Amino acid sequence: MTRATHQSIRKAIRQRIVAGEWKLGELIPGEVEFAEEYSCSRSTVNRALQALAEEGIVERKRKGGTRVRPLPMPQAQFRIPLLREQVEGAGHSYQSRIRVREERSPSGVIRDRMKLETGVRCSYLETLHLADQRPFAFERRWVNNETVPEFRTADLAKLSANEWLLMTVPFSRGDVSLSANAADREASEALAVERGAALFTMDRVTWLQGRSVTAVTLFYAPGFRLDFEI
Amino acid sequence: MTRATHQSIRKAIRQRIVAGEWKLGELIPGEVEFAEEYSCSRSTVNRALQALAEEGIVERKRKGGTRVRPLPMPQAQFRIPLLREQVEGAGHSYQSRIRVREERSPSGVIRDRMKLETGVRCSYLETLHLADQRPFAFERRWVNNETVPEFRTADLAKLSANEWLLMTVPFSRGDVSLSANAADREASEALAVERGAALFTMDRVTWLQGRSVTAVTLFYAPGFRLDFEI
DNA sequence: GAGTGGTCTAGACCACGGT
DNA sequence: CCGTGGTCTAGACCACTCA
Repeated sequence: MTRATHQSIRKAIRQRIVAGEWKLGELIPGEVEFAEEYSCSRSTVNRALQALAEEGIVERKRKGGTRVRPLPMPQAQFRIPLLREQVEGAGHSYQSRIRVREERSPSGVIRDRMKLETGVRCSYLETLHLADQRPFAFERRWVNNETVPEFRTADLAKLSANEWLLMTVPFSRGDVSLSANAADREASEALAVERGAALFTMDRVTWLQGRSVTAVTLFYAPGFRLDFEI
Repeated sequence: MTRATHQSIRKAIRQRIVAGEWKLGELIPGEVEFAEEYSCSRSTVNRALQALAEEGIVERKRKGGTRVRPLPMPQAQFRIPLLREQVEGAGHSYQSRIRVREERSPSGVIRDRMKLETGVRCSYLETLHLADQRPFAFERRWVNNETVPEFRTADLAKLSANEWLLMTVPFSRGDVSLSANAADREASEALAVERGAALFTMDRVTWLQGRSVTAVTLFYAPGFRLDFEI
């Protein structure tokens, strides 16, 4: 047999837990015990068990030992795909059309979401994203000109606003909110659907060190699904 | 100053990357170099950098070194909350009412999603979930009686079907799909909304070692939002 | 107080993948 | 080839927390 790695031990223990070797909430062996069983050092077991804790499979407490999570918490990890990748990944050609690009003072709701002072001006964009020439998503976006002043003169011909921001302000954190909304007049026109149609909606606000970067609302055309695994 | 831990180093390097110290795709120092800089051992830096790789901030290759991700991939990790927790977490009282519970042969679509043979019988449930006596979500669920035969006689008075399954078949994997749908007749009646109202919808199929456990469709009442961070 | 996990270290060897 | 990351080890010390 090949030498035990922290990954193989992690898998093995995970399998034993899933198979029900220990009940929910039950104490499982300690690091030293596992180390003997798998003939490896305690550090190796430690890594494996820490990983299982991050996965949400076990809980660990000093002195309390390691136990199977009493209440499993299904958790998902997934990428928020770029529209371009979503479209091209499905084998279609991607295009986008900017319908509005101007400077505006955002409404109170948006000011609130972006934590802006009154009177701050933002770039405002409305963009229609197309898959094989057909409407795929309709986007309303506000960009904080104080956080990203270069955006005003950004060339959005090759890169979409989202892509431009990803390159310029990478790894920013964000708050995302998914919901379902009835199509309003503009969205229904842009997407060529009836008013009131059920649209999958993603709202996102991203932050760079406490300052808002952009607030975007994305209405997906009917039929869109966001898939992932848990 | 206190001794450098892998967590503090991870934070520090992440901060330097976010601040733009290196360009997208650029090579960052190697483990030994960081180890000298932070006066710690290489293992400690290794742990920090591996964590940043899992976060999606850097890419690592043997001999190639570690570089900032060329294209940041925004990724989210979130718990799929239990309905009870969603409701009680918002300060409301949770109740559920089972409207239908019977055995049925699922339709072709469901058979397909659950990878069932023709003629297999399943438990079928329709449940209304309430927050402060008001409709919160409407659930249609199929349970594979071959994978979980005990479900037929499960007491669902105290535990919801979802909770019962979580306890009985913990840590199973699942495919989730989010979408927006117009309320059909049953959903609109159950949730007391107009037909055609936009409903946030979660479809989920869970698996235990290659066999389907349950397929569930959850229609949330209007106004529901699924929030998380990236 | 004692047992458990959390972490660091120094050294070692291996595996991959550019040169 | 040889530099980089990937991993293991043995030992050590600390921090938490339960009894």
